[in-house]
Amino acid sequence: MRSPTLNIQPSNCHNCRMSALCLPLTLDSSSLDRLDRVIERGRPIHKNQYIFHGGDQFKAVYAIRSGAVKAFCVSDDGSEQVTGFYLPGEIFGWDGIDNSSHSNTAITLETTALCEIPFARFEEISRTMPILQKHFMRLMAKELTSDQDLIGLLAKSSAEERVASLLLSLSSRLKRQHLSPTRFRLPMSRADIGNYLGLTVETVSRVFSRFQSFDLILCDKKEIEIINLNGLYALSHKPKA
Amino acid sequence: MRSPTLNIQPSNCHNCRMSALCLPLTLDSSSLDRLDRVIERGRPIHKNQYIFHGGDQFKAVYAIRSGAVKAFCVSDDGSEQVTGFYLPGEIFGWDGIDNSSHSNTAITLETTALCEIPFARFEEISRTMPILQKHFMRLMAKELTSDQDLIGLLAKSSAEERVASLLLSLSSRLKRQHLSPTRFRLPMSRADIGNYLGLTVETVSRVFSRFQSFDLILCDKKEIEIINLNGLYALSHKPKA
DNA sequence: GAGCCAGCATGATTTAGATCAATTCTGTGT
DNA sequence: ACACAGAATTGATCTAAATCATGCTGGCTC
Repeated sequence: MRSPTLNIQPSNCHNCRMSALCLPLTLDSSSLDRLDRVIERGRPIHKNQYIFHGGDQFKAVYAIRSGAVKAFCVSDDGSEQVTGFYLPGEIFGWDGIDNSSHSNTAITLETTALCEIPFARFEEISRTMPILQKHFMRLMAKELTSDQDLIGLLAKSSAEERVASLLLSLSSRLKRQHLSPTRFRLPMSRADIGNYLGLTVETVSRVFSRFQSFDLILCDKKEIEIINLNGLYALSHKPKA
Repeated sequence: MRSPTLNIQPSNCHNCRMSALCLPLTLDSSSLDRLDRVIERGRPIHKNQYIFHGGDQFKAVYAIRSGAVKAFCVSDDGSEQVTGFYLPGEIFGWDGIDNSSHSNTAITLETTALCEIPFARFEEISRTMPILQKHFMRLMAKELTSDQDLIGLLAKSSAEERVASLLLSLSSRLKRQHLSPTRFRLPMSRADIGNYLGLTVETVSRVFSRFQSFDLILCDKKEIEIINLNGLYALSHKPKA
C-alpha cells in the first residue's frame, strides 16, 4: 500500500525554502518563473529506490527537498565506492555531463522528495540567463572542492579524524538547513560510512564506541547527539568555521 | 641568465596541436578566431614557479602547452595535499570558480608553457557560443570523475595498486598527446607521488624497486620505461581501456 | 511465537605500511 | 671543480587498522 502523499512539497521555486541553495539569489521574479516551469517536482519516493544507474543516459540533475541520497561508483570487479551523501538543499548528478552518461549510481537512503532539473532545457534557458549558468558552474566547482577535501581526508587522516570530519560535515550541512546540528539521525549504514571513508565496518563501529566513551557523542543505533562539538573539531584537526 | 625563449609556441589556437583537447572540436573558424583573441599565450616559465596561490583571486583557467604542473591544497595546519598533476593538453584552475578565489595552489614541476584563459572574457563570449559553455562544463565534469577515481583509489587500494594506477594514468595521457606511453620522465618527485597517493616516500620508493624486480618497469631516477604494460594493468585491477 | 537475516558491537590476531635510522646519490650554486 | 642540501634507496622496528571470529539485537516472514 502506498502511503498517501502529504502535500508538503512546494508548488514552485518561489516558496521553496531550499531555493537559496539551489538557485542564484539574485534571480528576478520573471526569470524565476521561467526556471520554475522547467523543474519537475516529483512526489516522495521510498527508501532504496534508484534515481539513476551508472551508464544511464544523463538527462538531469536533482535537488533534494527532503530525505537523503547516496551516490557511488561500481568498479569493474563489482566493488562499490561511495562518493557522496546528499542532504536537503543539495544538488547531485553532475557526473555524466562529461560523456552524457552517468558514472555514478544514486539511491535513496530514506523516503526522499526530489526536484528534477532537465539538463537540455536548463541549457536552453541558461543561454539567456548568464547568471544561472555561472551559478551552476559554481555548484560544480563546490562539488570539486568537496571531493578534494575527501581526497585530503583519505590520503592523510586517521580513522578517528575521518569519522569526526564526517559527523561535523553532516552537522554543519544540517545547520545550514536550519535543522538541529547536534541531534540527528544518520541516514546511512555503518557499512556506507566505512565505504565512504575508506574504513571497515568494524573500525567505524569501534570509533563510534570510542567517541561515546570520550563523551564526544551519544549514539543509539543511527540516532546521534553531539555532546562536545569542540572536542570533535579538535579531533578532526579542522577549523571550527 | 634567462635562457633565450625558443619561439616554439603556436601563434594561435588554429595551429595548436592541443586544441582538440582544450576546445570543442566543432568550433567553426570565425568562432575560433574570437576565442583566440581572448587567450593569452605566455612564454615558457621556469621550474618551481607559482601560477597561483590558494586564496588568490580567481581570474583564469590555464591550458598546458608543454611542461607539467602540480596542484595542491594547504590545510590549516600547514600540511599539503597534492590534488593533481597536469600534463600538456590539460586544463587546470577550476577550483575557485566557487568563491571566486582559488582553493588550490599551482606550481610548475619543470619549464612550462601555458595558455591563460581569462574567465570573465570567456564568460562573455560563451554567452553567444553555447557549445563553448557546454564544453567547459564537460571539462569540469571530467575533473570531477577523475577526482572520484582518485577517491576510489585512496579508499580501497594497496600501495602497489596506487602506484601502478598512477603510472598507467600518466602513460595513457601521454599517449593521447602522441608521446611515448612506455618511455617517459616523471616530472614530479617521489615525495609528490607519495603525497598524491596517500603513501610515504619510503613506500613509493620500495614499490618502484619491487616493480623493477618484477620486470614491470625499468627506472633510473625519474626516467621510466614500462616493460610489461599488461602486468601493470593486472596489478592495478583496472581495465586496459 | 519460532526462526532467520541484516546490522552492529567487540575481542583476538595478523599485516601492510608508517616510522625511525643510516647511507648513497644528484643536481645546483658558488 | 667542489661543497652541500635535498632526493632517493634500503633496512629494522612499530602500530593502526584489517581480518577473522563470535555474539547480540531488532525487525520480518511463515
